[in-house]
Amino acid sequence: MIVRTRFAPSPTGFLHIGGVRTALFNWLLARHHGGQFILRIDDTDQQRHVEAAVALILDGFRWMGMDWDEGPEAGGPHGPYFQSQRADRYRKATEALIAGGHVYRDYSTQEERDADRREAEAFKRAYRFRRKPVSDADLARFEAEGRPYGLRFEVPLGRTLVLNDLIKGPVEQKTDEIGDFVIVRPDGTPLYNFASVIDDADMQITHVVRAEEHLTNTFPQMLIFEALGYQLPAFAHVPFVAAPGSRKKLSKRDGAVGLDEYINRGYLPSAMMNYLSRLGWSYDDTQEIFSREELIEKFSLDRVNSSPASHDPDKLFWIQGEWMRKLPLEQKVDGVLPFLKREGLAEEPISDAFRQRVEAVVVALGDRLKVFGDILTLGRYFFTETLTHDPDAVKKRLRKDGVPQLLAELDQVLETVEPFDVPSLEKAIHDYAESHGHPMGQVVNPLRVATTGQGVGPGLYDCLAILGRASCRRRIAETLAMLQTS
RNA sequence: GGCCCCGUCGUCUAGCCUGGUCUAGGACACAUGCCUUUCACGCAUGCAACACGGGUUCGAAUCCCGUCGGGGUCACCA
Repeated sequence: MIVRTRFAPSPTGFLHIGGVRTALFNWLLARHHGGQFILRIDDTDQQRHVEAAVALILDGFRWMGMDWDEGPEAGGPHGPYFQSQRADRYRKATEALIAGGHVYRDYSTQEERDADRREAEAFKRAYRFRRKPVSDADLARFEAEGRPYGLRFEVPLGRTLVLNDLIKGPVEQKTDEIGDFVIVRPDGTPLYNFASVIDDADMQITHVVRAEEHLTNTFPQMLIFEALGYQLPAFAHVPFVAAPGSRKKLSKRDGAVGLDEYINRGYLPSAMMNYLSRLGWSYDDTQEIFSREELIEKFSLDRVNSSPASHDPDKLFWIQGEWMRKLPLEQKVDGVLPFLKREGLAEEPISDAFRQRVEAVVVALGDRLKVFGDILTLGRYFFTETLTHDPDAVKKRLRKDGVPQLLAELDQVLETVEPFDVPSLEKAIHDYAESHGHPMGQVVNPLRVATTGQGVGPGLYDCLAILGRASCRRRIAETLAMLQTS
């Protein structure tokens, strides 16, 4: 049997990382078994801007490196892959259910149902719709009136359904607990529980891996599969993702929950995939870092936790650091460039010299560069001559007796050092400190703040060399002036 | 409220199915120290959990029951 999994997002214009994780588990399962991963768009709601929202989803998947075998753009033999274009299929399935006597026309009104619901609530009972006897006369009248009706599935009573969930284990549900549910609205459009079954059957999905909020939905769906004589796929319900430091479901109010936010900060797809895979899944008691290939090889549903996991931005950040460290220099430069461009800090078009400068900065930054966006916070001063002094650093390193004189003397050192490179700078500044009896920290730190404006950063000699002689001296002069006037 | 799912360090988790090897292991975060021109890295150390209560058993994180807590569902939403 070929494993076929799917992810069926609604085009809401937002890719929740919890959803991305669910998609990842589906993708991983398919790839692990050499099967297929299908993308299907649940757009029965027919909102506007569907196209843009779909594009956002596809971009997110492409960024993550989760390729789909069938779906939008890819096509496939079981299409269309947009629910809005599958009305035909739903109608045929509806006819089959009618022929089989599994559904009935429900002429109830919104008011009647609301009243029943309120009554159930008042008696603290679950609200369950059941078929009410309708006299032939009434039925004839309704039909004559052309009164609108929904189509309801008549749930067979007295049975116990058993779902062997691949994550949750065996789960039982008595059919008496399930109310007759609507599968088609009066306007002919299908509801999720129905459309989803038809789609999964048509597309020959073998494993339905989805959010646990659908666990109870599964029982009505099983009834539809059965009524239509379709083979039941395997189900796996993935626990929800909780907010950081909590057991409550992660929502948009809990900070960064959209995939795009992480993309915009310069996170790596490899890191995001690694992180998301470990959120609710583990391979053994020690391994934290997994490559995409390794995940495909090692992923299995039986090691997915049955309890919720909470989103941990700190851990994501750490994993990101691990992957960033492994990234080849060239790719780091490529990753950083868009951020520089966005802020107008890059030459356009990019010259070889500029690229070399960026490369030098990235090398100097080393492990300090965790996400690509860090280039803007940690390396800004390499790309602008507008010096911004950090007040704390100025107070700590520059507001000291003797500092102006020290900087003036260091300026002399920088004027003459030849060549202006790391070894020479290191030797010259070392010699200066030694000959004047200054501890290195008292020389290096003021000079760092004077030339970069910051108290922290890469090794000082690297900074000076990248900046170049003229820039360093200009900045020292500027700092000296600043110290005098304020 | 009925029904269903879930409950190990702050967080991700191992262990649970197949009770003893668990004075509960690893990782992130945090704290301290070392390294060091700052920061980051690295290294070392530390802090920290079986939700609670019963039961079964020679023995329970592991099995059973209950309580509490969290989540889902009970839509002509998905």
